[in-house]
Amino acid sequence: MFILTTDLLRGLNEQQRAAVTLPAQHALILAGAGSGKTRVLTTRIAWLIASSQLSPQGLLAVTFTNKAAREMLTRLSAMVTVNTKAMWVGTFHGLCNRMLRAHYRDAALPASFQILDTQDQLAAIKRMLKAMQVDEDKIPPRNLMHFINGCKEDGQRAAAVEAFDDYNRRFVELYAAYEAQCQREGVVDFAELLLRSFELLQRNQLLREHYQLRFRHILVDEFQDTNGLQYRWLKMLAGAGNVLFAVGDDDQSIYGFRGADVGNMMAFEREFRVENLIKLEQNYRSAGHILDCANALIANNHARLGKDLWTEAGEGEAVRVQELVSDAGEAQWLVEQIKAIVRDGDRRSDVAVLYRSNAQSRLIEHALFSANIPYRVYGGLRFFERAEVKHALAYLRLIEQDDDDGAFLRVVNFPTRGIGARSLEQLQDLASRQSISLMGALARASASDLSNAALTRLRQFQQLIHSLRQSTAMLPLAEAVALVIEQSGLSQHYSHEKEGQERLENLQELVNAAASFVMEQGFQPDTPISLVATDGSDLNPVLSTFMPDMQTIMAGSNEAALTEAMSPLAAFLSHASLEAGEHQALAGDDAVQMMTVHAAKGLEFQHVFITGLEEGLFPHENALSEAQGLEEERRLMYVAITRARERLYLSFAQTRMLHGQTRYHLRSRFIEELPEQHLKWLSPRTQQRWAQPGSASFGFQHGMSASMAPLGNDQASLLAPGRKSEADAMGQGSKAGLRIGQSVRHDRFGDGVVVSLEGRGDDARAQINFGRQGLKWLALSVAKLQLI
DNA sequence: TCGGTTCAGAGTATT
DNA sequence: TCTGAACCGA
Repeated sequence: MFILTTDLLRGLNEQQRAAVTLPAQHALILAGAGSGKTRVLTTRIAWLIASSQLSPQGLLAVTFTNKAAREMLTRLSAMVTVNTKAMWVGTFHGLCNRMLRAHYRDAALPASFQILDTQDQLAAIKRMLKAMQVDEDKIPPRNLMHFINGCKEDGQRAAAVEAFDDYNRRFVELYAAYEAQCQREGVVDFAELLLRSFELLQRNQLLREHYQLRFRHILVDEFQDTNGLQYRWLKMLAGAGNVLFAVGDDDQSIYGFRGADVGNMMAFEREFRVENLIKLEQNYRSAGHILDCANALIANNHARLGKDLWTEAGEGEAVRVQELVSDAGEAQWLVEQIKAIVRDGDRRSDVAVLYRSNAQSRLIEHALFSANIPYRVYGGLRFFERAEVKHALAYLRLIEQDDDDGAFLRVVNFPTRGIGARSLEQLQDLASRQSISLMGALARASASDLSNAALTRLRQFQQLIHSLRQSTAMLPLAEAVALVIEQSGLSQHYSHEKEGQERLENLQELVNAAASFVMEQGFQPDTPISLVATDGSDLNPVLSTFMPDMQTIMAGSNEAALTEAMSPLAAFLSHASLEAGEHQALAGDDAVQMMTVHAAKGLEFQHVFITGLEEGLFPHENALSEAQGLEEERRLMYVAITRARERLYLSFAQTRMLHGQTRYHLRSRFIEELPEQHLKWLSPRTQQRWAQPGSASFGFQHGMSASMAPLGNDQASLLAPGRKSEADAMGQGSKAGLRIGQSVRHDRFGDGVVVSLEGRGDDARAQINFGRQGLKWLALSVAKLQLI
């Protein structure tokens, strides 16, 4: 055992080793990009187990993505031989699901509660608004969803939310109605998984103590991404006696917009009186110039715990910077650079093209496609999000739980069975009058409620679900899925559809996914889908007499039985909701990798292109008006820079087509923040003078005389056809020497670019993008502009 | 029920 | 400019 543990430490640097071997005390590991974070996390677990400080069932390790959880388990099992089944390693949502399945009754949920993904949740909200006859224009479903999830992430039930005006009161009312609907249908959304689990522990002392006694060591990955509720959940489980080991990087916090709160890192340090703060600053990924750029950039942020990356690898190549005339030019330039990289012997898959927003990918794709360069775009629909897959899953959900109105409505008339909106409305009326589900209402419906024809068809659907349930009950999962696809009519439907071939293939893929799921979960391959291994014998007799409602401390004392306590079908449905699957992408053999900067987090590439480095785009203009928005954008840039191992390219364009308009942007301030000595300008570096911050107020400046440069003689030719007033303004503008795209200097706002012109005579105005100072309309008759 | 037209909106994303 | 959703007529 001793040899084993020292083996584990081999190759770790001093800080990594210190982190791995910390005594059983709370710790915060500040792990910089490329500093071996995952290695430390997994080695820490292996170390604790190998040195007998921790038994596998005492471990709780939490991540944000299934991918990270899988990676942790894979690497862990390569280090030590352990029973991974006994450990709780997974995502917050996955673990909460696990807990709620085990204690569904205590959590006031049906045994077969279903999980709503974001799509499902939005559909449920729309359905509710419709049923309540709420105008979607007054209450946009997305806003309501955002509101509800926000409340849940704050740990607040509708009853607890304070509303100070009528508008908010309405939201709270609808939140309450949504809660009721979910409860009635036996479904929970993602935020609900967290909140239910949290409330369960909070309310139920026995359960809380049980889990607190169990999880001696709690490890959290990407701690900077936790939201308020996740942090409280962790605190709850940590109790007074357990050890919380948090790994994160405040400089890589880029998910504030979805509720992540970097402040949790500081709160953790304070509230847990963390004495072990270890910084992992040695970087094993990027060359020196790249790291120095990253360090210099992020030093512009104020709210930081502080950290500087360094490397032994040497300075490497300078960071290349390229200015281009247009977005199309940028795409073309990319193509040429990538060709050169490939010519020099590197693989296309060693190249990543990063951008701030998805919309930017189209032009780049176009250019790569035209140049016959294979590429792969991350993003887009994922496997379990596809319509045909969701349809098949809806049938499976109805087999498992027929109160699920969302699933019911999704497939009651798909494939079409002549059940129209009218019949469904009547059925919904019936259901809401009695506060029961649609399937329940259907069971009670009589000829007085619906037309005979409609009732017959609905009954046939009911019968279909019933017979599917019967005929699949004893089948293994994959066969059951195949049967459902066949007998529901989905298969036939798509085989007649023009472009149904791909959908059929996806449905076949679903059958395969079911088969491999059964294998991975360790079910016997032929376990019938409905077989639940729960038997009362595991129940702790003391507890069950002591507290009859507390059914499943048993699951706690025999955790290995937990997944087995669910039927293969129930487990598969959870899996399908909790893991949307891989992003669809043509699995190009050797393809250039294209993705947003967000999607690139955690990845690394030999060559990285960061494109569209323009004010308004990156940093994104929307972010500038948000609290802390700029700092988050800067962290995003930091993440982007630190993806590169060897060579980093930065590019920006003078003009870009955005929302159907040609826009003129100044180059990103983030380029200005990089030290000159680490850069290599491929295009000449142009002067860019920034206005001093703090003079942003704008009004028409009366009494100021316009001092314009003399009129250029090529202006007329630049007049573009456009709206009449625009053309007039262009005429007026040309007299002043202005044209769209013209660079100008303003005393107060600094340097800018003319974006548009309008009005005539004394009313002629120019819209100018002053970058940091924003977009301004200036009256040409008063504004003091200088051409540059 | 399908197919076309119209209209608004256009940021990043995991579970 | 482009897309997706909503809507309307056959």
